[in-house]
Amino acid sequence: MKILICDDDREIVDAIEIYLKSSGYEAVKAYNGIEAVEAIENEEPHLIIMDIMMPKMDGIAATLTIREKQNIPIIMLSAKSEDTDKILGLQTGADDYVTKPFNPLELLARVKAQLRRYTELGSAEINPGAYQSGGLVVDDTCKTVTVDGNDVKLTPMQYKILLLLIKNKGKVFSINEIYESVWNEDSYNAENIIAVHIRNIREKIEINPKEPKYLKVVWGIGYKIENI
Amino acid sequence: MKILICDDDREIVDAIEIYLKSSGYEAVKAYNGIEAVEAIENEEPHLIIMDIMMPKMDGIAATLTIREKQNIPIIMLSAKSEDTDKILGLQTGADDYVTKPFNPLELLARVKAQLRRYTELGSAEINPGAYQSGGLVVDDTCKTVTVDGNDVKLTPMQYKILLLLIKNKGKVFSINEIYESVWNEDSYNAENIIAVHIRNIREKIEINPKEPKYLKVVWGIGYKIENI
DNA sequence: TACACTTTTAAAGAATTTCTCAAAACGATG
DNA sequence: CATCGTTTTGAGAAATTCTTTAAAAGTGTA
Repeated sequence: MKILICDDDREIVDAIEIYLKSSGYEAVKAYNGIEAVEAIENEEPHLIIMDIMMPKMDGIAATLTIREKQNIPIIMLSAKSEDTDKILGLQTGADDYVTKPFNPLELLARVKAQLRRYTELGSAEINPGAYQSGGLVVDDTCKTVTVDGNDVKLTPMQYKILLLLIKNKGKVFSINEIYESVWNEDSYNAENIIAVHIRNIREKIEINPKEPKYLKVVWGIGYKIENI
Repeated sequence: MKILICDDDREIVDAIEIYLKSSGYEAVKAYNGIEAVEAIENEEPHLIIMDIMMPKMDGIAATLTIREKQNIPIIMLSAKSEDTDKILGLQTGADDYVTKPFNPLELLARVKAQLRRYTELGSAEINPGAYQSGGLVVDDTCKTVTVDGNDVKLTPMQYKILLLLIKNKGKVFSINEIYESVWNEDSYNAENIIAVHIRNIREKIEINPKEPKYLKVVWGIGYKIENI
């Protein structure tokens, strides 16, 4: 796990680095907001520890910039222990707020808690029963399929196949797996049957069926819904 | 959004409830760990605020029980401001730790931050079934191969060979071992076949195929994926 | 039964991959 | 440094896998 530490006080950065490394984390350092934003693009850290008061670009501005594109956990660090500062920091998009001076072990525990949430515990399903990839949405509660907001009518078989694929978007299913999963029978003549269904689904959900954007073939293996 | 408040001090529960409701949250109340665990099953809250010191079942024990099945955010509340207590709480599975007395507005900000992480920002994608060596990643679920983040398209045979090698990175496979493992047949003309495949794989995954970084030959013995 | 629609079958045409063969380059060894 | 066996390389034929079309068979409904 790679962690970006960003503070204009080099002593603090070095101290945090020592603690992180002792727990087996990799550390990347930055000394102002601009460097932090750059480091995120280049190093792709898994978590950011960021001071608020910094030259050039402060932690609040950096957090806003980062949140435009990224969703990685951010722990804010600040000498300001005023509650209003904490509230502002958390509102900006930070996941946690620690005031200086801090116990390094507490910071470490908070780092671990944030990483656990981010990497292990995961997040809630916003709309249970709805699956999405790019502009393609399958809502299994309403049994509707939309592409870029436009309704698409699929036949029952087409729908079942698409649902299986998008429920596991990114995962590749062989023709037999699709057949056995959708038909609940041993596969017979599955190649042809699936091939035709795939084509008909593409006809409906793809802008250009010849160059599918969503429903892709993985040569020699099977089909999948691209994870967009 | 539904939030479970759990504390044996009814005044605190009621106070928090008022603040939460003023921000548009729905509140569910519990007064010890056992009630909390029950409430989670019945009410399915989106976040839990839980005191540590409680009769019957304390907050630590309740958190452990909850985490066996659930991944919803838990904010711990406690009069203990000792750092070791915070660390223990966070280690147990809590996402945040707030010490009493607290500013209700800060608690509210932390509630919002946790809910944002849980429902909006989401989590990192963790990939079971992914194998890696340096910048080379083979994801066997999606059947994808990436080098330094760039997608690489392999043919089925190329993929199977690479998967075998990277699954056992560092281990050397003879040409016959590769053939028999990938083709499930006795080897015939394997030298040539494997050689060509190795070449084609290198062409795709190596920056400079002449000096392979990942897929190395071990003279007179076979091939392996370097363990980086 | 007639109609509209969905599913399956069959098969040709495209596209892609695998294998073969032969020659060149390379590493180890005396 | 000459030789031998191993590995690398290039190009094209053969085999396999997808895509597409079209028609037959099946299903439900008025």
